[in-house]
Amino acid sequence: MVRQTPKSEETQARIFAAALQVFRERGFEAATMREIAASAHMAVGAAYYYFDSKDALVMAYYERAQNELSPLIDAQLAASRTLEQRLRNIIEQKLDYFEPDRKLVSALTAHIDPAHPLSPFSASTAPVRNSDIAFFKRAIDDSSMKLPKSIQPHLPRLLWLYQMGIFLFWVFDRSRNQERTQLLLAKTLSIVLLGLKLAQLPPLRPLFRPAGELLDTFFGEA
Amino acid sequence: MVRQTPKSEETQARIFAAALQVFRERGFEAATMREIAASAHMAVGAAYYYFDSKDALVMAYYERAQNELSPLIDAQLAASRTLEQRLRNIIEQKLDYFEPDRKLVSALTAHIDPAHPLSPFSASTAPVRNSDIAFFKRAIDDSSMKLPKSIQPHLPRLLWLYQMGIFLFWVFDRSRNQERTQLLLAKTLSIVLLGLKLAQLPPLRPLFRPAGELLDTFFGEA
DNA sequence: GTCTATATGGAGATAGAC
DNA sequence: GTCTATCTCCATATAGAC
Repeated sequence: MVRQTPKSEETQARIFAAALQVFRERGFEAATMREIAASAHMAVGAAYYYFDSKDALVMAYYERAQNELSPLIDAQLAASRTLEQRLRNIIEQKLDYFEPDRKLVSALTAHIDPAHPLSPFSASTAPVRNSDIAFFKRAIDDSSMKLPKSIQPHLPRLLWLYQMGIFLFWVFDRSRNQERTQLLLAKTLSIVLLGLKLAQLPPLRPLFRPAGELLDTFFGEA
Repeated sequence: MVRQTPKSEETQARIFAAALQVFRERGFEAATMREIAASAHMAVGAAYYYFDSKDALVMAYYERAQNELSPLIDAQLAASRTLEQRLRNIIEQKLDYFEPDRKLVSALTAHIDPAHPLSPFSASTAPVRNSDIAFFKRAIDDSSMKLPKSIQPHLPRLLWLYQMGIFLFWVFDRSRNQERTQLLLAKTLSIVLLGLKLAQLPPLRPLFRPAGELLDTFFGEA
């Protein structure tokens, strides 16, 4: 990535804008670097001068999305009180934001291999992911949840993972207006909240010890 | 796919074998059709005469695996009684079988988009998937589980999904001898079994009604 | 039917013009 | 530093030899 003179910034922005347009029109796979470059009135090499690869263009989109999404989610957090409201708001805000680009986003989330740079679990997407997880930490910290110590520290990542599941379901949800996702969100959210409430009851705590051990294993070194 | 004369069968087998070898040596991405064809002492076109695409070679591998795995899992089912043993045996048999090809398998499972032919959720992989789900149906049917009607019909697919989660974790598990997966399997399996036992207790059944509705939504039209 | 030779168009790399 | 022209290697398609 280059970012120095005003001229280069303008060129880079032009290529990025052209790429987004072509991605939306053709989808990620069908889009060619030739077409993107042509659409930005450039030679192919110019696009590669600013973006290392086709994937890098997607990464740039991802990062821009996170930057634009942050203040929106901040506002959602400020506007809600209960943990349930907050979780719902974070997730719905995210779905809303990506709604126009559902097709493009599927290119981002089509990879599950943590070794693939575009994977939501990869090292390259770690900054975006961590900023995402931080929202859930804030949602929890301001609430009055008193959970077992074995579970508490894993909760932000666990909720992020839950949100990721909903997000993936939504991306590939072909029902009208993604109605199935709406149902799924409502139903899973109440189950999640019920689980959290149960985990707070002292007599039930022993039941949740294996869950803590499970989380230790799962998040072990990831 | 062609399969007529003995000669063609032999050629097809040679190409398939060469492909497997190259996949194992180079990994799926780095393997080229040129190299596969050369390794089979053929022109590139010959490989395409027998296999429509590079992906088709992976599909062939997937199908052969399912054919070879079926009798092995049958044996595991015959040799075990409790549901817990059966689930563990099915899953461990599967991991054992794919152990030598963990790297190759990651190409198979790296796609999550149901629209991608190689995705475990795609239409093209439906036969393999259904045969897989049938194992779990058999494991349940022969056991004495009496679950709520709202959950019962979804259980094979649900357990398949659980097994898929373990499998994906295993594929990308970089710990020595995939020890983290072994731990995860042990811990999740006992939680799953505990959940199933609780779901059988009449006084707790109301608690599991939302779970049934959730499953209806989730498996709705998939 | 089986297979070879060759063509097409894409991602990405790079030499070098300005 | 910016960008163009061009090159390499790839998956895949196809004409046509046998």
